[in-house]
Amino acid sequence: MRLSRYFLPLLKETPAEAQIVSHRLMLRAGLIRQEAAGIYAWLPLGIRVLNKIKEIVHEEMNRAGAIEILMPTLQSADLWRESGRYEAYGKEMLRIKDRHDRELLYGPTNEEMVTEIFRGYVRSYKSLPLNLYHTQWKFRDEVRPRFGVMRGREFLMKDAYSFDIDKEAARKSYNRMYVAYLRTFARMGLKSIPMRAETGPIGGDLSHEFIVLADTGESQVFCHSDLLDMPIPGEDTDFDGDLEPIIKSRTDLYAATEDVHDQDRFEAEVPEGKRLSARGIEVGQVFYFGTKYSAPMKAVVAGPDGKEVPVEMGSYGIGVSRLVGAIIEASHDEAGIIWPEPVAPFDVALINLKSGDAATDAACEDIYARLTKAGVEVLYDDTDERPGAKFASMELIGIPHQLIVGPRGLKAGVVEVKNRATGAKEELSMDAAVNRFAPA
RNA sequence: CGGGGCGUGGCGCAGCCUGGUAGCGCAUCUGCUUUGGGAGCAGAGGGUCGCGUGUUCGAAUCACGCCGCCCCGACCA
Repeated sequence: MRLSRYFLPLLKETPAEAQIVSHRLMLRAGLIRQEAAGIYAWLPLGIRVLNKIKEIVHEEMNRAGAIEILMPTLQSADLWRESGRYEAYGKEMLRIKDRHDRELLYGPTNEEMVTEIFRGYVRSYKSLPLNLYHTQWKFRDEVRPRFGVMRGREFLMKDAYSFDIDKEAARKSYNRMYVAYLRTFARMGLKSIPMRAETGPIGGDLSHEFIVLADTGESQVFCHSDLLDMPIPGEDTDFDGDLEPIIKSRTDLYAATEDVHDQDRFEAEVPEGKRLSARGIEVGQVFYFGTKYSAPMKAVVAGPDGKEVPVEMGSYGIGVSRLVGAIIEASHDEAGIIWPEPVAPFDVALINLKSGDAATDAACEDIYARLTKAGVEVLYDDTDERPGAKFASMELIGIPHQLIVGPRGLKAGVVEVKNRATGAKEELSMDAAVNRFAPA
């Protein structure tokens, strides 16, 4: 992409309304624009990041055996009356009427709808286990939206729903999502820690929140510090196999959000030097809720004995739009964002230090063409801004690698490659620089 | 929903207390010079001062109402 033809509205000054660093940087780097309280438009750079995050989430969902669908944003109020949640849900639910005065709502979640879909087709235990997921915009009319996309009213969420014949099978489905989440967040460069969370009226130990540590996090969390450095299950993980050892290696160590924190247990189970008390951002949650929806909504399947039983369900959410903010909270410096490579909006920033200089232009065009042809995503700054302004902009938007080309270097036969995260600079020949990102 | 604050060119702000023809920085446009870490000079364009009502000879400024947004708290992915 040529910057001169792109739409990248950067802000030199910090908008007054943004308090936390991720919100400030998202506005300054031209990722989002606020349209109303807690409602944002995604600008070109922002949507690229959002899509990359979504893609990683989907890859890991698919790997774990979940199947993508897409449910609508608007739902019928009658559906929610079946579960009793239409009345139970408070003012957070945005309620709408259509031209015929039919009651609708903008979905804050999709348990009812996915249960309705399931019961319309599935009759036998032989069709199980089943896990359906989608990524869709949700709306929760928060009293007080804040922190940009970290706590918006409209937000993009991946939610998966598992269906099983009994609790034992449901636990296996739960484990698959748990492991998939470990992989998902790690792939984005995040250290996530699963923590015990409120389970609601169902009880049991089958609910975890996945927390990313950050000073600006909204929850106070407590855990064993060894959880920060646990190995991430590999790509070759057998999701049909026994995942219990992976789960157990983590659940054996204390980890809880403040809702369920027990200070006495914390001190008893965790050696003093390993006690970690910090702020955290919740980026995902896994939850087993049994027949909470299937029973009232009559989503039943026949078991091997021919008897119909309500299906056992769980739900598994990931805050996709929130993750953009969470990643920035975890990865930035004074100059701006530092994108982990897998979610970066572009792979390489090509900086032409002197647009208009024939040799420099030609070198840049050549590099741009070769990298683009090799499938490398390049943002080429071909504008006639001054070098200082170009450097500052690229630091702000945080593309992982900068390829800097100027007349001075070209005379010596070199271009410069700079790593955004470390600041390390290398001088390479043009060919070597191209090969760095697009090995022949 | 309780408490606090703010709405003035695209962005950041001053002006308001003490009413009298709306200003600064950045950005934008034109020209010239400049070009390896947010350039200089000269010129130009751009504002229903959030909306409404009232007070006044006169309102960005005073009063009342409304709307929007932000912050603290309670609540949530």
